Amino acid sequence: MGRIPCCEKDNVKRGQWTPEEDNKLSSYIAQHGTRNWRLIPKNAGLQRCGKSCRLRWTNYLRPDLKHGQFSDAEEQTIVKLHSVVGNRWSLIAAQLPGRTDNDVKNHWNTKLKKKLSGMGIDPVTHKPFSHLMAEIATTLAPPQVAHLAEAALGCFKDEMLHLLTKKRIDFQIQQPNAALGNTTATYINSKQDEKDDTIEKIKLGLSRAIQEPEMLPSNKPWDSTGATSANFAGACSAFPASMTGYQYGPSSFGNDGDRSPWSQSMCTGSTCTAGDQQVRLHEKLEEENGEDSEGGKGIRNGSSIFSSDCVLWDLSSDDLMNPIV
DNA sequence: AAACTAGCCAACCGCGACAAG
DNA sequence: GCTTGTCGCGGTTGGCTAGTT
Repeated sequence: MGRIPCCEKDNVKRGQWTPEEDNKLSSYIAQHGTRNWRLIPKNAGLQRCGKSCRLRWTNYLRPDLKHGQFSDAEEQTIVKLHSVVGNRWSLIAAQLPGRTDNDVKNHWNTKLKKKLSGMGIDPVTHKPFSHLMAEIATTLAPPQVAHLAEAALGCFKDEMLHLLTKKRIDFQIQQPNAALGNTTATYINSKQDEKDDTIEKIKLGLSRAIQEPEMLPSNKPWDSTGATSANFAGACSAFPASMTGYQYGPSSFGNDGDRSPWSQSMCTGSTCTAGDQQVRLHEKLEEENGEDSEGGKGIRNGSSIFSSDCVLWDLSSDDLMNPIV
């Protein structure tokens, strides 16, 4: 037996709201408040579902809403909170005055996810892709690794290519003083060839990571408890090594170990269980802010998240692993 | 100029949580 | 404790617009 509909589909209008409808709804709510959404459309003279009215009000008509672009600070807040609570859009939006969960969700899906991917960071786990690859190599027995790695390559190929090709131009724009020489021209001219070549190089790197035992933790390669971040960085030398030290900060791409917020006991494995994280959100954020003041761990405030202090990769070179800093 | 594509965002859908009876 | 009604949330879709071919 299916769920009963929230309203009679035949009698309700759907789709875009007209200014007249907006006026009716706004003036009705201004007079009577938002009690009982089911009755609001009827009483306000609207041929809309109550649910639709609620959505229109909460996402658009509410007087306290901001409608402009997201600021850098807001974006940073979203990324930071998402790394802690995951897709809890309402929770994240609650920390951004004037923004709705729909706004935040849309902004994340259309902009921020790509930004992170472009930086080589998995937007789901907030870990560098290189870490995820290394985890695959260290948490499974070798025979399984080969199959999984192949599958993972398929999953991450686009992100890696994005990082290794397109975003390079973005970084240059943001970082006009970077000493890049003439590699950009080379890159543009042979973009397609290198794209194909890059896939092969990534495959090769994966194969090396899987096949060369010295890259893996020496005791039990598939024992994740023995796999430290340092192991990841080492095991993952097939990938940009300096990225394994990623964090959301100016020294994000330094080589000083794993300081990703994810690794600091918030989550285990590649997925996050957001249950008690939600409860501990404020506690965690405060903790991180405290650490920031010590100039070390945690997620950085300010404009650091999308700062351009990153490693660039010389695709014109034969060796994919040659970073241009 | 037309056709196509990608990005963006408002709106919808279905489910779970919760309160009232 | 169960049923019913309502609300809120997250995922998804559809349409508009701008950019590209």
